[in-house]
Amino acid sequence: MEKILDIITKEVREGFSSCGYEESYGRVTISNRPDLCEYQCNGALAAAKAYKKAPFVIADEVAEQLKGNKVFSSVESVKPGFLNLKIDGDFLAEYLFGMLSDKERFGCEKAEEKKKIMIDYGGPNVAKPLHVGHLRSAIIGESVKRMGRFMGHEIIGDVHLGDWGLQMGLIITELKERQPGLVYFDENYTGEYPGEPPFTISELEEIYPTASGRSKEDSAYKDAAMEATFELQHGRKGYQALLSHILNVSVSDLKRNYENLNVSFDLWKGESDAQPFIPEMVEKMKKEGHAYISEGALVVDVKEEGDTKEIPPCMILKSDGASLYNTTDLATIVWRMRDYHPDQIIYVVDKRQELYFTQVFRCARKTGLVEDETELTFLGFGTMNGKDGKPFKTREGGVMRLENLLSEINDEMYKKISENNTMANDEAQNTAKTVALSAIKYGDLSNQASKDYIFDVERFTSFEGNTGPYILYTIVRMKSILAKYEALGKAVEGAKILPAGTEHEKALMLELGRFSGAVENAYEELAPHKVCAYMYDLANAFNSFYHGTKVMAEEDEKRQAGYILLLELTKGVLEKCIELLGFSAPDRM
RNA sequence: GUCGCUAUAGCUCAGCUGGAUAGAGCGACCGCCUCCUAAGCGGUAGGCCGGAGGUUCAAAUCCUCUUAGCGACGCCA
Repeated sequence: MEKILDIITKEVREGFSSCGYEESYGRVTISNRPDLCEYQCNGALAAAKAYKKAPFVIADEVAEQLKGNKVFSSVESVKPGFLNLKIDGDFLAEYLFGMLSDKERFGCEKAEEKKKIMIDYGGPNVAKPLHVGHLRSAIIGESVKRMGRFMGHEIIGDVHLGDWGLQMGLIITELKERQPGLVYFDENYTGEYPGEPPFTISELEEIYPTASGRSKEDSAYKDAAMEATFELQHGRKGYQALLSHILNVSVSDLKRNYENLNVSFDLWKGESDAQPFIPEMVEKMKKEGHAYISEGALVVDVKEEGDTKEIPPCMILKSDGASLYNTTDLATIVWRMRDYHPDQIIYVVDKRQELYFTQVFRCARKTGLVEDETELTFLGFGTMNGKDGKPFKTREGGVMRLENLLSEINDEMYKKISENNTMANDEAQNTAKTVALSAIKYGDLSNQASKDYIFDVERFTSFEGNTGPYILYTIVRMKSILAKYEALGKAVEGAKILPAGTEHEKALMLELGRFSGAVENAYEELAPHKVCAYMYDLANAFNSFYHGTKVMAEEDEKRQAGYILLLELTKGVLEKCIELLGFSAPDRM
């Protein structure tokens, strides 16, 4: 469906042009003075100079021209030259009824051009537990993925696992110390390796930090780890068998954790998957003259005209010939182009890596890894801080594991729910989880991604005001009414959404009409917080309506059925919004 | 040092492709449950939109300068 704002804008533009003015002055926005009007156009003010007329004269003319237009219930020209518009009630009701007939999209059109887009988010490391630092990438990336899909794009989410480098050597070395008798360490072993891993996830999570700590103090140990890394990377069978155990154990644990966050990936590729592409890529860069030796390292210049600062060259190989993060990221682009040839790759990464990604992007473009048609986008997010404004830590000052954070909030929520409700224990548990996740995700997504934000557990679990639970509560209220209506055996067949009878109802209807514009704009700007803001406005509008209008007490059957349809639409739109953000609502709370 | 980001109510944040009285939540204060879930609704108080210039009929929003905080700046990821 065409957006309401577009329909109105078209009318006003025609108004301007038939009065002899440039139609571009007919831009309409949502009113910033809801007490005066619903939509406004400030074009007359801007046109005044070009046409050497007083702005209110122009506004008067256009207002006169628009009189009687069926889309508006009133068109007023006000003081300096504002055009104040109110939308016709029947038109609006009709429009919303149209939205309701499409329960999947609620009238939101897909993007004109369908794109294939890869999103790189998550970025967990193998053998290390997820911690709060991974939360934002997962939450924001998941939401961008869902919004993109809703807009009709083909989206491929890739977790981009950190599964390469010294950390693997460290784990192998520590394991060898502990269980030297394992067949993986026997170089002469030629048989099949066991299918069962020689460690559990919790052992693995303990092995890595231990090994990492030892390598810092014991240089012989570190040498051994580097040696093991080298051998692993050069095909030593036993080590590769171990690597796949490490990967399997770790990935299944990661999947479980991401599942708790309602986050999923289409691809579980890692840094190691990029390694085979490195030699050829480096060769090509050298051959084509892009890469050269500087201070011993192989680099590609990425400076460009108009840079306001010195952009250092992109390093391809270290002076010892080893590859590094850049190499892996570039080689990752190679396979992504080869296997998927996306129109865009979006990186959901800590914003501190912005300069680094600028280098990688420029290098990829300059060396022809991607063509002009493929867009590389950096979506940087800020740090999640504690109440003190410093990076989020546990009470003891350590890094907070994601699992612990989740269960802490789940517990709080469970307490709250069992205080207020008499629902069965397992329902309470599930509801607690659902509500807790909404608190976390909404708390994160309602802030602009690029900014640091304060994660205040108390505030997030108190869930008053502008929070995820508030949104869920609003949905639950509607579900409850709809269930009651249905229980009465009433049907809405043949009913229609009626023109608003009250201010609050009109306000709610206007908010509903904003849906597609809000979602479209949020995706365009890769800004999930705009969906949050929209949802919050809609939920507010509904709650005001709710208090003023007793749906179940309404005696006029037609009117009541109209309310029910309005509720269905509101509920549907809110549920669609939370789905786009990656959480869901319970039936009761 | 260079470049970038941030600065809006006591606190946490929206608003930034310029428009009419700068918004919300929390906290404070005052109301509202014989009525569909009070995790709610209505209201009051609280702001030189970091500071100074400029552009404009109109600036929180655009430009310049400035202050403070944070961040990035070739062999980490």
